[in-house]
Amino acid sequence: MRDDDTLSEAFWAVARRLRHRTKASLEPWDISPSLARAMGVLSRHGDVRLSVLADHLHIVPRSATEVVDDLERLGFAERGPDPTDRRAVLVGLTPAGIETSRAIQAARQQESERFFAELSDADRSELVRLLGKLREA
Amino acid sequence: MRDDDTLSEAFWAVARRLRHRTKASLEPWDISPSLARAMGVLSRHGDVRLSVLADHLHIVPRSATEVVDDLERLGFAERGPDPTDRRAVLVGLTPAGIETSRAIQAARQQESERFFAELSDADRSELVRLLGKLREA
DNA sequence: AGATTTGATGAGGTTACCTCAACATGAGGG
DNA sequence: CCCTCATGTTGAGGTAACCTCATCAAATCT
Repeated sequence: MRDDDTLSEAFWAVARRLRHRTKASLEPWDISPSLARAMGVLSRHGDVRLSVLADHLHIVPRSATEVVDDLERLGFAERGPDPTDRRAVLVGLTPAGIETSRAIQAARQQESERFFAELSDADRSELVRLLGKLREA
Repeated sequence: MRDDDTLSEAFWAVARRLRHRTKASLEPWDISPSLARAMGVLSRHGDVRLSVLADHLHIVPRSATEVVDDLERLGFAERGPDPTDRRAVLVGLTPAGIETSRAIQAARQQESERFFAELSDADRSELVRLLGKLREA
C-alpha cells in the first residue's frame, strides 16, 4: 500500500508544473514570484507594518525588509511612518504598484484557470474539497 | 467563478505544509531535501552518469556536480569511471549511502502516509486520479 | 526612571540553483 | 589519419530568496 508515496510524488509533479506556469505568467512584468506575492498581500491589505507583511508572507521581518527594498526600487511600493508607533514602518503600494498588481493578478488567475481547466467542473470542486481537508493542521 | 484562484491558493497552502513535514522527516539524518532526492534517484537507478542524474533531478549537469560533491563528502556516493567513455563519470551510492537512503525513504513514506491519512481511502484515490490528470502536459 | 521588549535594519551566511568558459575525450568527414 | 565539431564534466563566478545574530531607537512595564 505504498500509493501514499505515489501521492506525494504526484503532488510534487503537479506543483512543479503549476509553478512553472505561474512563473511564465509573470514574464511580461519581469518580476519575481516572491515580489508578486508581496504585491498581492499589499493590494489585499492596504498599508501594513513591515512585520505584518512578513507574517502574511511567512518570512521573518528581516527578509520582508529586503522585499520592500526591491519593491521600492521598482517604484511599486513605498514606506511611510506609522503614526501610532515611531519605530514601525507602514508599507503600501504606489499607484503604479496598484495598477501592476491588478494586471498581474488578472494574468495569474487566467493562467490558473487554464491550468485547472484540464479538470471538469465537478472534478475541480472535488479537488477544492480534498485540498481543504489537507490544509488544516 | 473565480474559485480557480482559490484552487491554486489552496494547492500552494497544502504544498507548503507537505514540504515542511517532509523536511522535518529528514531531520534525523541532517541531510538537505535536495541531497535526499538525489539519493533517491541513485537508489532507484543504480550507477548513472552525472548528466543522467542531472536529468532526473531536472537540474543542469553543473549543479549535479555539486550535489555529487556533497554526497561524496558525506560518504554516501562515489564517482567512478565510465568504461565506455573516458569523459563520463558514473555515480553510485556507497553501502552507507544505500542504507541511509533506505532509511530515509521509509521515514519519508511514513510521513507522507501520516499526512495523507487525513483523507479517507476513497478520497485518497480520488486525489490520485485528479493529480494524475493535472500531471499530463 | 530604569529595565525590558519590540520594530526595523546592517552584516554576514546558506541553499539550491544558474550561466559561461575551459578542457579532455569521442565521433564523423575528407 | 587528421581536423573539426560535439559531448561530459568541472572551475569560476553569480543570483534569488531565504536565514540568524547584533544593533539601535522607540515603546512599555515595574
